[in-house]
Amino acid sequence: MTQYQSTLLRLLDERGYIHQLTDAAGLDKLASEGVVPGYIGFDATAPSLHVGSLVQIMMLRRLQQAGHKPIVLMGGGTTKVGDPSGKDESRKLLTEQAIRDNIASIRTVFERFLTFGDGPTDAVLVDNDEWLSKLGYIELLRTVGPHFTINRMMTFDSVKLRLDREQPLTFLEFNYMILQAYDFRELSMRQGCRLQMGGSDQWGNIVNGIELARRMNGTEVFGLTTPLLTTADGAKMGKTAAGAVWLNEDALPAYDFWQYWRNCDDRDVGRFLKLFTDLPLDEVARLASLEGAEINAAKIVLANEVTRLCRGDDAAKAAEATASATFAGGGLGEDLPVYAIPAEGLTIVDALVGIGFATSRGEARRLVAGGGARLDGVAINDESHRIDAQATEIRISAGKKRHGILRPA
RNA sequence: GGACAGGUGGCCGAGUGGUUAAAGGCAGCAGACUGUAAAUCUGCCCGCGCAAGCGUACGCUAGUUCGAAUCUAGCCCUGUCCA
Repeated sequence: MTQYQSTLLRLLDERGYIHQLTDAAGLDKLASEGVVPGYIGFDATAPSLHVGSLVQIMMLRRLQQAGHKPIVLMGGGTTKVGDPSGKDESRKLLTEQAIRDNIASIRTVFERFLTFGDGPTDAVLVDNDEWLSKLGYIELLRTVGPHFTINRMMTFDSVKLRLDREQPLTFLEFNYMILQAYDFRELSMRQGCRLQMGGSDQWGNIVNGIELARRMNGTEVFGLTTPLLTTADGAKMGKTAAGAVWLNEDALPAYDFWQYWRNCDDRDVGRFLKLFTDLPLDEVARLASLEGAEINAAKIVLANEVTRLCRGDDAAKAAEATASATFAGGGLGEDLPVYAIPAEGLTIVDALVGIGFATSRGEARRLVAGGGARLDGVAINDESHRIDAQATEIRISAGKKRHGILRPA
């Protein structure tokens, strides 16, 4: 990599955030001269972002750490349109109220990663609905339309993907890139924003914004993308069997969040420590070089640090304590899911369903038949096995990793 | 509006009248081996039921048939080309 002068680019570079830059030298110069307001856009399609967005969130954090101003752009307006990037299917449209609620919920997570306020390097959160919803159609066509050619829009991956797969791309979605470009230009005027960051799939959209700002206002702005993050075995970040790994506490308990990181692939440890924690690089290097079973120590550090950032210190400590009691001690931890045994008792199958380890009785039965169900560490092979209400706390397990507590009602 | 091609389980994708709850692959779950890792091997993978079995399911609806994912009609949706 090149030698960057600015703290910002050095920081981003050495921690592995940089995939592409529109003008490395220009941005480097800008960032070493003063405060650069930079933004990343986020969807408001769900009440929580998930781990897949964590790189972008961390990048805003780095921006602030390097003395610049992070702008969180919530796509309240663009969510009404739907980004076709990476989707092979159109999204369902959300109501305005749902979008507003989502934004409020998502904001709580950003408040953990960024310092908000009115100061020059304090983070701000803006919603593009503010300006997008006020746009008149004819006005938009006249001001922005001339700067886009269909020829070029057709070459974008997000468009080509749909066309190649002979899947529908609606005009609504086709307009997404125009709106996103408009956002950049708008933020450059409102907030003096000079930089847009995003995942590598956003490159095209970002470049559009840069051009639009230049053509309409003569402003020079910059773009930076992160590499597409996958786990070592090629899966997208943040997806597990149980669903997405949500950042909001109410969407995913801290213990499960912690476990996600604790269970990461050996090969990912170093990369993740650099991207998702504030640990100094020499410490990261030390942890990542651990071999064999020792690397588990590094995974615990990773889990602790990420959980701490995202969920707070208490949540991280509780999750670690629970994990250590559950796995190392064979005991029980506070954070495990709990299910109350009714007075008349219940079967192992009902208990597995009740605590959420199986989604149907059939699945629970198969789990028992396959030898994956345990009570206090003892495999139960009889699916009609009954659990008494009189008993004290019982540890119930599905497989080696999912554990819970059965407690008399 | 017209011609043609399509719509199958989370995804991809076989299947053109019964033996099809639907091949195969991916993803997922469990077991073995390990280190709460990876790789590998084995089993499972619509719901209810201890079970025999029952109920749902191949875009929707109505038919033909003893019997349909498979045939017919209408409708809806998608793509390609034409207007």
